[in-house]
Amino acid sequence: MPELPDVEGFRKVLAGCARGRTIEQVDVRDAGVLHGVGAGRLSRDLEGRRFTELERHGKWLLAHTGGPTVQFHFGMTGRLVCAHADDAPHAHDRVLFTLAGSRQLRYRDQRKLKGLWLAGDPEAARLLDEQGPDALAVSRADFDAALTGRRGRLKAALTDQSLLAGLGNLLADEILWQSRLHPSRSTGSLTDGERAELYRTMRRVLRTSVRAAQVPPRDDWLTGHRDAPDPGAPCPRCGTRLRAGRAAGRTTYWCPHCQPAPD
DNA sequence: ATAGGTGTTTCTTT
DNA sequence: AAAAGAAACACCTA
Repeated sequence: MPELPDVEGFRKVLAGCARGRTIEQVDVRDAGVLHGVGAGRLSRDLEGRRFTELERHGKWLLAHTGGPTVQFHFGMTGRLVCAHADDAPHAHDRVLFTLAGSRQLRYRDQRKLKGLWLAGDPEAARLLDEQGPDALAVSRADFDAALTGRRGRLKAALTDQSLLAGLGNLLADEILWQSRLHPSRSTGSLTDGERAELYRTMRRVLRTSVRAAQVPPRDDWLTGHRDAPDPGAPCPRCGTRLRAGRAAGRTTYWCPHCQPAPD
């Protein structure tokens, strides 16, 4: 599930659950989610420390400790949960951080496509160098700079994390639909006015989604109609049947009337 | 029982 | 050279 709004929600979960509290014990129940570090060193390096700054960039969450930094990526199914240390763990709880005051932060992940990295600050900085500007923080000028000079399709550009960090499949479709731009428009063909509208819409969609800690499946948004049965739900704006297809390697929904096809 | 999913990487093809 | 496409990763649901 996690796109920028979900990860921002996890940042708040981590802050409320763990910030400032001593990490008493790290229990790795499935080492399959650890990358570049084993269970032993993860525990040894974190136990006795506390989480300090909690930084989100795109879909990455970085938890600083004053020593090593824990880098979380949630893949498709990862999440953070705050529980009581005595609560029975969930089947998909892969790593448990027991904190002072009997709280327990849990990395829960069904599919284990990503997980946790442990890095020194220089390495954490290098990770962020490979990411484009955060979609929630990017200025209009940097947004323009990211999109100009691209030759591919618009949806591929919006979901390319090295160009702009944080947008996933749902957000890209929602933003394009609200902007009335077809996912297959070539990025370079946008007028200045269209880019301005795209930027404004992206900010509005992100603001609403961050408040909900997800892309909300609202009836008056495209997202509310993705899982409609075969014939395709009507566009909430004009009633035309929504189309589904493939773009940037992912299932993509759009309204053939509101989002005119290029060519 | 096969397909597909709010993600990314890597390899191959255009 | 850049971009699109397909497969792989792991697991569950329809």
